[in-house]
Amino acid sequence: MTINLKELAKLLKLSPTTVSRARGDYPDVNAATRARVKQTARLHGYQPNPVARRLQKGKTETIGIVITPEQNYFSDTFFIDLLAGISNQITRAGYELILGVASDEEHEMQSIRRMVEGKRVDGMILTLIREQDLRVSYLLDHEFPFVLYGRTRESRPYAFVDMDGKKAFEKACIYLSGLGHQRIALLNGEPGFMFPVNCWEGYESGHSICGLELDPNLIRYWKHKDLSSSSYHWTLELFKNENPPTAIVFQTEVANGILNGLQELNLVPGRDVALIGYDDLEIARIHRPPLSVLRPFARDAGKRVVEILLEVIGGADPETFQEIRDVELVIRETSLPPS
Amino acid sequence: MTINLKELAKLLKLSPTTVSRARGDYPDVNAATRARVKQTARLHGYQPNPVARRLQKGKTETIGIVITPEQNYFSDTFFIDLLAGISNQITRAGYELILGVASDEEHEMQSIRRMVEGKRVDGMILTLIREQDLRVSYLLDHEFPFVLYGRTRESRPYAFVDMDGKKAFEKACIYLSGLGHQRIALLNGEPGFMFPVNCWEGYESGHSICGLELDPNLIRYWKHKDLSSSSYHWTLELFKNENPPTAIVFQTEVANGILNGLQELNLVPGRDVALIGYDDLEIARIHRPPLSVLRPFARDAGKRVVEILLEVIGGADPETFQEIRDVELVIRETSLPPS
DNA sequence: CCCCATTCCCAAAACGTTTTGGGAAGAGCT
DNA sequence: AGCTCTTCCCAAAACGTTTTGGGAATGGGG
Repeated sequence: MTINLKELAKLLKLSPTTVSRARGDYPDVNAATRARVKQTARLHGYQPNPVARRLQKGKTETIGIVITPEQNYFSDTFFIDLLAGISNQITRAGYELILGVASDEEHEMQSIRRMVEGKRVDGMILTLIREQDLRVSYLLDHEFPFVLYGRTRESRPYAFVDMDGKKAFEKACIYLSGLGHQRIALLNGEPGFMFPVNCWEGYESGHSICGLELDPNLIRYWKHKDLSSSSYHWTLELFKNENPPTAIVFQTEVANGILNGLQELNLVPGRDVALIGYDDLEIARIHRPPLSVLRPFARDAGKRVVEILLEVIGGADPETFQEIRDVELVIRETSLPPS
Repeated sequence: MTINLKELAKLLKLSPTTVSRARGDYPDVNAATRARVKQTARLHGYQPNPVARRLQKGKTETIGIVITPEQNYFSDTFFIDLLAGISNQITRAGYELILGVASDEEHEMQSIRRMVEGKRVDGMILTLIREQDLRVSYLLDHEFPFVLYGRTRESRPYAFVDMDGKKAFEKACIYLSGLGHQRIALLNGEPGFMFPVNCWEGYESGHSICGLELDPNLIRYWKHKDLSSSSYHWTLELFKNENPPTAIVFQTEVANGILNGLQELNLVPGRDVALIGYDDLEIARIHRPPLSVLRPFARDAGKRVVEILLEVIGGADPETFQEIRDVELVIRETSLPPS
């Protein structure tokens, strides 16, 4: 039912070559012919068969992404927002986004290998980056185009878009210290991932800048697998300290666990304990009192990741695409001086 | 770097034809040759170029799905679990899953049209089904293979996998009525979608079975857009009634809003108000007290959806694939008799 | 020895594009 | 008129598979 290039050419009494070149805006086709071609193409709803084009062009016009559900990445909208940006930009470029869902690290690599070695994609987007990331070294080894949303420990250059988690937690600590807080707890993300490392660095440098002492008892790590319960648990734990914190900095993903913990302890957020979360998720805005947060400038991050990936696929040097984005401290009602 | 069929054939001193047919287990190739072909293919890591195969076969070996973030579909794991099942089964079949992310209904149709009319997929999977669903009528009009996760109002036959939302809410009402509850509120999903319709039907039929009266004041609808705040708001509203409910049935997605509302009102879940949510989400298990829920048998739903879609793509009659799955009532601590 | 099956393999076509490498017609210049 | 340069178009090749339609040996039966 849908029309062919050959059929369209026959209709126009032209060769397929000319039709193709007319549609491609080649200069060696008469302007009038070009217009005529385009018009009848539109009229018949002609769209070149993408599979045929891909074969001829030697490109899949497809990019891949693999997500892992157990990492609880979907607990709020930030990832789906990223995905939306990615998807839109990919569509705009006439490309396709193929999705892999892997249950663990091993299946994740399996899925990536299938895409890469099976010639199913031209490039990959990676998220939730680990400190030592197999995926990154694999793709570098294979000289396969990719862009990270995040960073990792890797000496070879690669392209990435990341938020300045370090600066963010530094800001939070400096602000809290300025209010008079001396004992600031860090409820950090799961070890092994890169983001918690940046958080810790900011936490540490913030403390050092303000001349605050670091107390290992105030630093805890939750688990992706049971993010709510582990953060709840560690919140209770923090206050078993003989010298409990007066403030907590954390990733807003675990706000629920923390707030439940505080409630259990009859501590009022803001009044009894200052809270600053990283990421301006819905819960931070709708909670009473609303939570002060660190808000990364992530608006068009997905779009940007794709732009960069297409450049890299086109042969650009990945090293020239390394973007670290600012994070803004949004003061709401949980960042008051200690009582 | 990766090897070709032609190159592999040359290596084997065979024709490409024979190599292809050997790999395809055709009977007209000698068993010994077949083994030899397969072995050297494995040795050289040969994988047929999927794009070339697709062109020749006239199939994209790809299926599409479009998600819409604003509908807050990612508020818990049930969708990502579905997606995982879908993705795994698709991979197993050697197919690809392409993802569209659309911000609203219009872009959703646009994305689907691109996939269908652009010959980018062989079939579609639809979720979050509406009462009058444009996507369904579009795909039926175009005689394009698809499977619904859910149902809609449509007289023409189509394939679907759905949970028995009606039976679920019926069960909940009957159980609550058995405990002595007379005033059961329904905090239902956004009108326009099909699922709330089933919920309402079950709610209604449960009431009718138990001889309970329906009170329109006890029925409210939240919004996908601000699911937490609207459910919070309607919870407060419900108890402004001069004759407030002693129980609430709802979708567990909005448990947070409801629980916040009850806390605001100093009502203890379980003791002061019975709660039964649809879907056994994490929050239901980790909340104190844990919430009684309706648990749909959704385990391999994603897998099943793909199996069915592949059958339909293969030419099977969609009407023969209409599955409605049972829902189990899981009694925890929020379904006690009224105080 | 001839004929017919059977077994095993292959050349060529096909899928629908885009790109390559011209080539014909006309215009402009000497 | 002869030459070169544009302008505009096209035939054929190529992308990497799978499928079509045989065809050459081999073996067994008569």
